[in-house]
Amino acid sequence: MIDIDTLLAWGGVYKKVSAGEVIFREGAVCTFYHQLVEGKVKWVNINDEGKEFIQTFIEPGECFGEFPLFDDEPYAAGAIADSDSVIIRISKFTFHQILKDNPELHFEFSKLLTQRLRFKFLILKELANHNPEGSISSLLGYFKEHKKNICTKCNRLQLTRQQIADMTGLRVETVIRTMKNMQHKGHLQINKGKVYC
Amino acid sequence: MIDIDTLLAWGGVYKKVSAGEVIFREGAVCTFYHQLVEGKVKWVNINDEGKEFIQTFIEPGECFGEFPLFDDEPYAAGAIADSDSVIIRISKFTFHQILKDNPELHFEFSKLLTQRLRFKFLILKELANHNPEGSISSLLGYFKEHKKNICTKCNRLQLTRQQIADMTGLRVETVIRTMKNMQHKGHLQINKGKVYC
DNA sequence: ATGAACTTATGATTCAACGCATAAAAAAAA
DNA sequence: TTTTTTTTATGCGTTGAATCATAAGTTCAT
Repeated sequence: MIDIDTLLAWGGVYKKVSAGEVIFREGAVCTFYHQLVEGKVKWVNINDEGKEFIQTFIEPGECFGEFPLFDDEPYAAGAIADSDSVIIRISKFTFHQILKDNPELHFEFSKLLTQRLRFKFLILKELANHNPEGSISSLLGYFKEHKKNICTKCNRLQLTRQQIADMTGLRVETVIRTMKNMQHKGHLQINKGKVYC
Repeated sequence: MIDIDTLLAWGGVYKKVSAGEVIFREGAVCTFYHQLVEGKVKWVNINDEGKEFIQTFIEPGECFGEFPLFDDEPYAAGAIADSDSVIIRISKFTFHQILKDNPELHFEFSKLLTQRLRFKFLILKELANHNPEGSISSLLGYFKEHKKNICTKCNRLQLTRQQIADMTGLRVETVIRTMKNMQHKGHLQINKGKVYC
């Protein structure tokens, strides 16, 4: 989101996290702006039974956990490194200064927030519709459109069925069965368990 | 969101809409910033079978349909007047000018977007959890917290069971039965069909 | 190459929300 | 007031995703 040189110039600090490591927890208070430099981070809620709901995967260059920077409420979801990752952080105060100094960057930031809202609108209307195939199609369609977790060269999906389940509130078995069904309808290709869309 | 005097000073134009009237449709291209002055507006998606999913109710003072102002994509959901309403509109260009002229207002706008994202995160994690009582509780809890559609004096819920169903992807019958059950547990009061929470 | 861990695959059963029907109560309109 | 419409209420059969069990295929570390 914000370019790394700018973040470093304003005192940004790198931090390495290992796969599985918790970066921050749902409900915690926030004092930093976080941006992913390298790796993959998931933004998740965990329910009473320990089941994860993945709100979004974060890719390099994207920020995460930004709500509290604006409204001073606790984190709405936790962040966990999905693979070994590098993040860069600046203080909340500095973040506000950067936005003040760069109106165009602030505009880009608003654009990012609306894009995230758009994704939520999309997924929410699909989940409310209780149609596994619709939910999965919309998710894959969105990811393809935004080149997220889909190989740009070979169209291979970089997500496991479990991860799709965790983003749609479905069970792995349901995702596996539904995607097999989508293959029969010609909506996607599966080769040795790998999905191409 | 933006105060009315400012909107009028920048050439804002009032528009009256009757209950049930479509203000804009999902997928349409957008050229205006919309703000509700009086009445109630719902922001909805309608699925293949004609079933509505209500993303949010808009209350006086709030803006709606703002995504395209930032990312130039079509509307993610349509807007329908839920009761006779008055809205005020300014052009996209003017909206951008106002934000440029008022950095603090822009900050407030970002805050609004994050609050909307927060609500989406909350509802999404509940819907993914497939627990009607959880979904309804979270929705009512959020509304109570933000004094939306709940009478501040008597705590009476201003939503029908059908509207709750349309915001949670549940069926009316399920909402009625679940809320009856919540009453038995003492989580809310029902008197002559009216809910107090 | 081998074993461990993870991911995909598939069948059988269960259960809770759906979907339909029908009616009573409340609110709005005439 | 009476009539009409909307909302709440409840019973019951159906359905489809969850759940459980089990196994085969894939990936990864040693």
